[in-house]
Parts: sequence; C-alpha cells; structure tokens
Amino acid sequence: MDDRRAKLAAMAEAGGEPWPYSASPTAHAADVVAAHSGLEDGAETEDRYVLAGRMMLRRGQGKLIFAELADRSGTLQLFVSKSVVGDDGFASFDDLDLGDWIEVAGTAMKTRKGELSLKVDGVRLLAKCIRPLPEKFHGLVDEEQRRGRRYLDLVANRDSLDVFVARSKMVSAIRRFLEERDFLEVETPVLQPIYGGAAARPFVTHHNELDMRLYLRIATELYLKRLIVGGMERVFEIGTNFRNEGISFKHNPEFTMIELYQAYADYDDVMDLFEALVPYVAERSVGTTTITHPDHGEIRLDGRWPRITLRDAILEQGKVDIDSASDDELRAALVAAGYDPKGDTTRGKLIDALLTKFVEPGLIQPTFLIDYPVELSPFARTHADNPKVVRRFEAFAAGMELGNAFSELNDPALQLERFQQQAQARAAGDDEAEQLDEDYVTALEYGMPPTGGLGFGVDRLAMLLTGQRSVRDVILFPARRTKA
RNA sequence: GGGAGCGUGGCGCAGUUGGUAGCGCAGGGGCCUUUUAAGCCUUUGGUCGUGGGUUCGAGUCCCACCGCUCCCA
Repeated sequence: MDDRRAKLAAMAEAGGEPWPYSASPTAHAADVVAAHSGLEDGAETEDRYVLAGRMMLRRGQGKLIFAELADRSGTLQLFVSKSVVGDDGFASFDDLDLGDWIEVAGTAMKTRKGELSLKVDGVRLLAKCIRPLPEKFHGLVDEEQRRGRRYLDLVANRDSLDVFVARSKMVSAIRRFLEERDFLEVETPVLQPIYGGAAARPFVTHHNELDMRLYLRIATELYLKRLIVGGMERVFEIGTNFRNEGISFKHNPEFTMIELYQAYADYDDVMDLFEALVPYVAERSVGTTTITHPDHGEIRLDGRWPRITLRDAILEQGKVDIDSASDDELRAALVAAGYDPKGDTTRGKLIDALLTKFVEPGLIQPTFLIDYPVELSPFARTHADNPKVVRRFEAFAAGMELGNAFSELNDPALQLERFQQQAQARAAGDDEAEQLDEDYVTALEYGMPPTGGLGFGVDRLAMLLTGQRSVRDVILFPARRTKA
C-alpha cells in the first residue's frame, strides 16, 4: 500500500493527474471480442478502440507486457510492446499495479497463440487501486468478506458479478412481462400503521411529528387490493418487505417481493400467468429455461407445471389425510418423522409443518400445490366444493417455495370474520396472526371485483435461475452482524 | 435454542506428540518481444480473532467471549 501511495505522489509531483475527471471509452471488451473473434492467429487490424476497466492480470515478458483488462462485459488481453509505446510509455505501463483503473487505446489483433488482444498505443491511469486485490486465482473465498465487502467480491469473483447482472435482467424482464399484459406498476407505503398480508413479525418504528407507531411492511397485499377496489384493474409492485425473523439460507430480514393483482381473474388464471412468466424471465436473464442446479440437477421451467392438491401431496408423502385426521393424528405424523411440533398450536400451523417437512423438499421440478386450508389463508376465497379449503396455490421448485397466490376474498362480512379468527389465534399465542385492518374491510364494502393475486420472491427466483444455494448470494448487501 | 467446524501477513492455505511461525499469489529488486494463474533469481510483510488460564515454554491444551459457516429444532 505504501508503495502504491508513493507512486501516486510521484505522479502528482511529475505534473501528472492521478485522479482524472473523466474517461471516454468507445467500446466494451465483449464488443471487441464479438467483432474480431474470427481473426487468424497472428493477424492484425486497423480497427481502433478505447476501452476502460480494471487491470486484473499482468505477464511481463521483457520488452512486451501482456495484461488483462476487465470491464462489465468481460475481459480482453492487452498487448503492450515497447516498440509501439516507446520507452516512457512502456515504463509508465510497467508502473501500473493490479487493480488500477485504466483507459487504453489500441487496435484489435490476435497473438500468435490465438488470443484476441488490443495492441495498445496509449494508456492513461483513471484511478489508483491503493490496496492489493484478493488472490488472482482463488479469488475472494471468505464468506464474511464476500458479503460484507461485496465490492471486493464483485471485483475478484466474476461468477458473483454474473449473478447480480442476471438478477438485474430478471427484474427488468418481469416488468416487461407485466407491462406487456397491461399491468400498472405502483408504489404503496413501506411505513404502515397496521401491518398485514403475511404471517410474520414486523420491525417497529416511530414517527416523531405524528407521535405514532409505524411498522415496516411485511407485505404489500392489502394496499394493492385497495387499488383494485379503486378500479386500477391490474397492478403490481416490486418492493422490499421486512420480516423480523431468523436469517437462513433462504431468509433475509429484508427481501424483494413482487405482488400483482388482476381483476376478473381467478387463481387458475394466475397459475397460467406465473407458469408463463418464469420461463419468459429465465430466457431473458440467464438465457435458458433449463436450469442446472448444484444440488438438484436439471430443472425445466417451461411447459405445463403439475397441479397437485395440498391434501394429496401430504397424503402421499406424509401418509396422513388432512381432510379427515384429527389434530393429534397430524401431530403424531410429525413426531413419527422426528419433528417436534410443540410450537405449532393451531391446525393451520400443523398442516404448514407437514407441508414443510414432507412435501416441500421433494418438489424439485416446478409444481403448483393447490387448495390450502382456510386457517392458513385469511385473505383467500373459500372453495365452493369444500369449505375447509380456499382457492389458493403455492408454486415450488428446487425444494423451495417460490410464490403464493389465490382468488381474493372480496366478501367484507366474511373478511371481517376471518380477521376475528385471526384475533383469536393471536390471543391463543400466535404472534404471527393478522391484525384487524378495519379500513381494508371498509374498502371491500365499497366492492372489490373478483380478483386473482400473486406474490413471489425476487430473491428466491434469482436463487433458482442462477443456481445459488443461499439467498445471501443473490442479495448484494445481505443482513449481517456488524461490530458494535 | 441445540450440535459440528472454522478464525494464522493484503488474498488463498500449511503448521506433526506443546519448543519460538512456513508455502503460493500479490508487493519490492533483477532477467526475458507471444504470455494465458507465464517462467526464473532475489527480497519486504504476521504480537496466529479477543481476554484469561495451564506450562520452563502455547498458533497448538483448557475456559470465556466475539465473528463466520454448515446441520438440527
């Protein structure tokens, strides 16, 4: 570091500008590769480019230097010859350190060994890298640093950069998909006086001027459905939700969720929509609809996904019928599988545990589980054929829940009843039960048309599409304990 | 909450039964006009996560704490 700082000082002393104001690259590394990859070994061109990026590798060869320039698109070898840049130019290139940001000008060529390169005739330091970069071959391995100092991870580990580029394209593709179908993107409050729309504990905060307790939202659901009442017909929001819960390979306390609501649709329509959305997004973010997952092998996202009722799935994997079994029988099935259901006080929670324990890990290929118990779904519409279940589905892949959807309950009296059941559950010790939202009931009293709704986690989908095992590897700055 | 493992120079890693810390990369100096993690010669960096303890002596053994990873509830 001292040495690199000294170079900066010497440069300033000699009248150079160590921190130039701007740069003017004309191309990315990948552009040069795309234009000239067909060159014969040893061939040179007159095609000039100006590139900017970080110098990542250097191989000195006496009066020749090979270096590797990395930009967002990829890398390109630089071919620096003393006979081209002269003694001074060569010396100043030799003075650069790994990690320095540089701007280089030159012509496309291919070396005798067949490596496409830029034959450099001009170099300019754009910004000095004062600290040495992580090791060039193994990259940055230490998880603590990879996540805590993501910028270093992105510099040192190309794979990591690729994941986040894919995630960005994914979000963009989701927007396009929904806009093509006439959905309006909206923004609803992050700070909410009453939180709802999911079974979770909230983060609590306080507004000084209003002297009011506010919660960071755990879902966007109830606000978005108010917009359906208002006549917006098709809305979606891409937003951060906050849940004050444990951190695991699939949970981060703040995460990105998409919720969408479509008037005049039901959960079958929403299944079709999600089934079309996922391959559309996969194609445009990772370039394929067949994912190779590190733990589960090939996962095919296109085609029609199986629909299985939750009852059938639990019956097959857990050997217990949630339609007829008593609570004790459900509990016994869990105990037999070595799971202690002591914290699961309600029937809904027991069924949820059966799903998590027996069914979810085996759902590798995309699958819809449909028709959930009413206790677990206070905002979903009751099934006409069976009052114990609602018209709801969850989508799974890679042994993980991706999304959750239902035909929305729009009967205000029934909704109020469901809120009251939730209040009982809370009184019985369920601290994840829904809070009564009177204004939401009032909104329903003004009339919400038949509506289908869907929520899915952007982070989970990013994990699936990029084959990452941990949600922390698809979140740029995941939550972590920091030094006090 | 329970269990297992990890923490050693900027980065990636070694460190035998406790005996005074090594290797590779990066950095410095030198050689080299076709390298691909270039190579060769040479050289500078570390009170081994923190705090106690055992011992003549601790990176190594014991205790506590901090942080991370994985598995389980």
